[in-house]
Amino acid sequence: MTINKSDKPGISPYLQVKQAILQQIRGGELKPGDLISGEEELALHFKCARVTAHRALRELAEEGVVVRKRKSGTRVAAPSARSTRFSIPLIDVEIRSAGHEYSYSLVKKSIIAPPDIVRVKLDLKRDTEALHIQCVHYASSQPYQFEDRWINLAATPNAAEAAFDNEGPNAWLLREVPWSDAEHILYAENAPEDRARLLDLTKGDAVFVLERRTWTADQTVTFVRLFHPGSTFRMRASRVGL
Amino acid sequence: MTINKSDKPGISPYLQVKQAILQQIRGGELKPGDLISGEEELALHFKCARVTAHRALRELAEEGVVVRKRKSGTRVAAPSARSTRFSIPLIDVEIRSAGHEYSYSLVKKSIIAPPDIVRVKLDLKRDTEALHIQCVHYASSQPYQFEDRWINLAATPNAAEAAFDNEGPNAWLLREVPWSDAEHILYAENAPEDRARLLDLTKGDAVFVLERRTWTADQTVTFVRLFHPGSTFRMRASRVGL
DNA sequence: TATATCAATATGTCCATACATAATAATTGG
DNA sequence: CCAATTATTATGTATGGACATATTGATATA
Repeated sequence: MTINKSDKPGISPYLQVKQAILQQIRGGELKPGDLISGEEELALHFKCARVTAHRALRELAEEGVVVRKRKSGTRVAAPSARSTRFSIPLIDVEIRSAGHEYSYSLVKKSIIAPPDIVRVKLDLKRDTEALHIQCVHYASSQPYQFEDRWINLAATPNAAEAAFDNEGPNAWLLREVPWSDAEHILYAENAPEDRARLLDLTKGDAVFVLERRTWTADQTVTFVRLFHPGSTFRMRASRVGL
Repeated sequence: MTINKSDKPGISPYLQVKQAILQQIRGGELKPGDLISGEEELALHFKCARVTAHRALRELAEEGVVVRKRKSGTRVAAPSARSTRFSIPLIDVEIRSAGHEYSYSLVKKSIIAPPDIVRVKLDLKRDTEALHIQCVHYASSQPYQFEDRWINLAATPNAAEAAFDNEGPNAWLLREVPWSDAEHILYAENAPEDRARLLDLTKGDAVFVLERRTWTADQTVTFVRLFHPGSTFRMRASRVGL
C-alpha cells in the first residue's frame, strides 16, 4: 500500500512546514515575539509526524528566525538576532575565479620574538620566537592582498623549514595543519607608508583589513592580518531564507 | 526496562559521533578529501541508529566541515569552503551593550528620484521617487555610524509619513516590514569631506562601510550604506567547531 | 509568607523501519 | 566500441512510538 504523502509532490514535508512558517513571518501575520503553534499542533495541521514539524522548527531556530524554549514554546525571533554567513575563500581560488591570473611574492621571512600585541594573540611566553612571514598576492600583476603572518613554531615546528617561495603560507598551513577553528576581525585603516608601497597605493589610502587567529584543539597556530586596497576590495554575503 | 544508551551519560549520541569525527579531522587522521565511513558503518561502530549517524554528518555538512554526495559518500571538505557567521546587531543594542549611551540625530529626509546607482539597487523604474534618509548614531556623544538609506515607497508606502525624529529608520522598518532577506557588502573607503564632518573625522580618514540591500518575497524594500570610523570600529566573528 | 516539592508541558533526542532519490557501476543492445 | 538501460549503493527523508530534560506553575510544607 502506498501512501500519498503530499499535495505538492516532490517537496519534502519538513520543507513545506518551514516554508509555510517563513511565509507567515514574511507576510507579517507572525510578528517578532509571537508564539508559534507547538510541534504537536503543527504536525496535526500539516498531517505529518511530530519529528517532521520538529525538524522544520529546529532549522528555523538554527537560522535565527525563531527562538525556542522548553515548556514556553517557539517564538518569532527579534530581528536583532540576525546574522549572515560570509564565505572566506582561498586567496588564489578567489583571484582565479574572478578571471585574473594569480601570482605571489615573498617579502620577508624571519624567526624573531613577536611584539607584545602579537605575542598575546598567539598566547606565547615572553621572548619566545615565532615565524614571521610577509608576502603579497597579485591579481593580474595588481597587488590584491598583503599578508602579514605570525606562526607559532611550537604548534607547527616544521614550518621553520618551509621555503614559502612559490606557495603562500596559507596554502602550506592548510596542508600541514589540517583543520582548525578561527576568530575573525574586520576593520578599515589608513595605509602607512610601507604598507601603501607594497599594495601600490598612496600613504593614507583606505585599506580593508581581515584579521584572523587560528587554533587547533589546544594551541594557537597562527595570527594573520590580510590587507586589501579599499578602492577595489569587496566582501560579499547574501542570505536568502530557504 | 531502561536501556543504558551511552558510556558517557548526558552527551547525546549524535554529538558523540560528531565530536569523534571532528576530532579525527582536527587531529589530522582525516585529511581534506578523505572518505569518511558511511552512515551504516558509523551506526554500527557507535552502536546507534543510522539516523543518528546521519544527523551528525548532516550537521557537519551544514557547517562546511564535510561534503556529502549520494552514492559517492562523505568526504572531509576542502578548507576553502570554510565560512564564518557574523552577527549584525541593531545599532542601539550594539552601542548600549558596549556600555555606551545611545543617541540619534536625523540629518536629512526627502522624497526624490535616486541616482542611477541606487535606482538599480532598489530595482526602480526611471524617475520613480524614493524616500532618502540620512542620520547619525552616537555612542556617548561620539559619532559611531553614519546611515545613508533609501526606502522603496512602493514596498512601504506609510514610510513617507513616518517622522524618524526620535527613532532610526532601521528600528522603524523592522517593526513595519517584519522580516526580510538581505545581501551584504563590506568595504573600506576614504571619507569625503561631508561624510568626514558628520563622523567627526578628517577628510581622507579610513571608513568601514557596510552596504545592505533588503527585500521581502518580491520587492526590494531598502538599500542602506552604514559608515563607521575606521579607527575604532571592529566587526567580529568567532567560529568554533561544535 | 517564603520555600521546597511535584505535576504538567513543550521541546529534545532516540530508535527501527520504510521508502525516495541521485549518482555510479554493470549490463545489454546496436 | 559506444550508447542506452538497469542494478546497486549511499545519502535523504518520513513515521510512530518512546524516553529525556528543562521550565513553568501549582501545591504542600516549614
